[in-house]
Amino acid sequence: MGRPRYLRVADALRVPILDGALPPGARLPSRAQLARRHEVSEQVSRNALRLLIAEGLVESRPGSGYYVREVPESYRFARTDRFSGSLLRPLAGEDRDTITRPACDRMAERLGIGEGEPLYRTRCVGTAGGAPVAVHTSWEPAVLTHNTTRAPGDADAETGVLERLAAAGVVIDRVVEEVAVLPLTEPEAVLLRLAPGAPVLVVERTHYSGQRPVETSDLVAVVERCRLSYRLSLARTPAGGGPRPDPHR
Amino acid sequence: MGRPRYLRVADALRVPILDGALPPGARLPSRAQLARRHEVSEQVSRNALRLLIAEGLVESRPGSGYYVREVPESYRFARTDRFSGSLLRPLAGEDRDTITRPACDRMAERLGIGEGEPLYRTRCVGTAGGAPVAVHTSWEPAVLTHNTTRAPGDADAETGVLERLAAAGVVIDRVVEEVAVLPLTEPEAVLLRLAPGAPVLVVERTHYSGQRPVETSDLVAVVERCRLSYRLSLARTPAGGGPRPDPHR
DNA sequence: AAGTGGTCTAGACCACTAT
DNA sequence: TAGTGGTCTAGACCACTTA
Repeated sequence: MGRPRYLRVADALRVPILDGALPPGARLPSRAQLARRHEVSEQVSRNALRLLIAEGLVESRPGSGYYVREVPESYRFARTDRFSGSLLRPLAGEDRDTITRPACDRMAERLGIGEGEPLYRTRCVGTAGGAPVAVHTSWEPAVLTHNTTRAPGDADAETGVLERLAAAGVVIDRVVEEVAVLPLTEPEAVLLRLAPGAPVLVVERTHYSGQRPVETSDLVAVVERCRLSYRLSLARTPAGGGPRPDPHR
Repeated sequence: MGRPRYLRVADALRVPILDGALPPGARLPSRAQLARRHEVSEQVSRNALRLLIAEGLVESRPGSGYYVREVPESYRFARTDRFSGSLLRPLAGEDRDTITRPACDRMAERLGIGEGEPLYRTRCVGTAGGAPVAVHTSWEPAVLTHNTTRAPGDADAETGVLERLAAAGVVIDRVVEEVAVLPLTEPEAVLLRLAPGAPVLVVERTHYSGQRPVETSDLVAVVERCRLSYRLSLARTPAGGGPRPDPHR
């Protein structure tokens, strides 16, 4: 009774899609067919299909029909704790580009330095299947590797931050990552070929050496095609020592 | 010309919302008023408003009107590695609810058990400022704590999985979290009071005891209101042992 | 040429809110 | 009681794909 008809029609399609009876690529009945079959108006079948589209299960091809959506291959960012060399797997198909800029107030705060201090900013675009899927932008105080052969631009693309800075005598022992979904802003929108305002997955990451932040970065990733995969160890230190857990309240 | 009318009506509302001329909480013209003002049918103003709702700019209050959405304070989920008692800070304002169900194929796979084996499913809704912000659903093989006082329903809400299962003799030493942004589906949509299809932040988490998965859960969180905060240690275990400094400070 | 999805019009009923 | 949003019906035209 109370349940709106378009939800019932949507249910009738969602079930076979989710259990595989309607596999990806399969064509759904047309609006008119659905309307006849469920004895509803065409608007009702429209609403049902629109809902399934919004849920990401169905796509429409104008002039052709509604189809079960192919699940897009997703790009997985692997993150782990202490046993990992670099939390961020190097992006494939990258064009790395390093420049020197004075710290803006936001970066000065994230890196705990003075505004205007020189930073290396490194940016690269990750692609998968020809399409850009993520933009990674990293900022690092120039003072750390200035006049060494370990500046961001010197290292080859496969070298992680941890190795590079370790070689420069900076030991990274801690990382903080903030994950959020934010509206896409203009500069990244161009690189990702998306409309500004589209939701994107953002990871703000900061590497620390003791109390001191030594590198910070933003990963801006296309929502539909990216996943983060955290693999974390929870084993207590074998020796009976070990301080009590800090639950970060 | 070609631009559909409902997009033009939506534009006419989006501009004043984004530049603050229509502040959060402001009431928009009703469907009928919009239709008259723009000389379109009421369905067109309906479509325009539905688009703005999907964009997260507007909310509807049935019987009352359409309003510019209040931008909510965000809720932070703290995650850490081995020093944390529970990765997921207990949700505030929770209504915990535990039932016993046979494992569906998806859960059987995640938990590495046979389809149909009994599971405890625990669900709670996290709220902030009165509004639901996340749904956490956890699945755990009943065999682990069956006939003990450590089943999910027995523990008080503040006890984390790690402590509870440890008390039942199951030592969790590893966790894998998959973070993605997915379209919201119907069952969670009701709990979160959101439209199905809205993007939500999803964390699929699995706790392991050695190679064996012992608990898995889905956290479905409202995108605009939730952040994940990972604090991870990268320090190698020092050979000498001794009490380790807390790396999360 | 027929079918399809995208859009649009012009009505309607219901449950709910505001007054 | 009047207004509102949510849903629904029964039509229609257009651009596009398919055969």
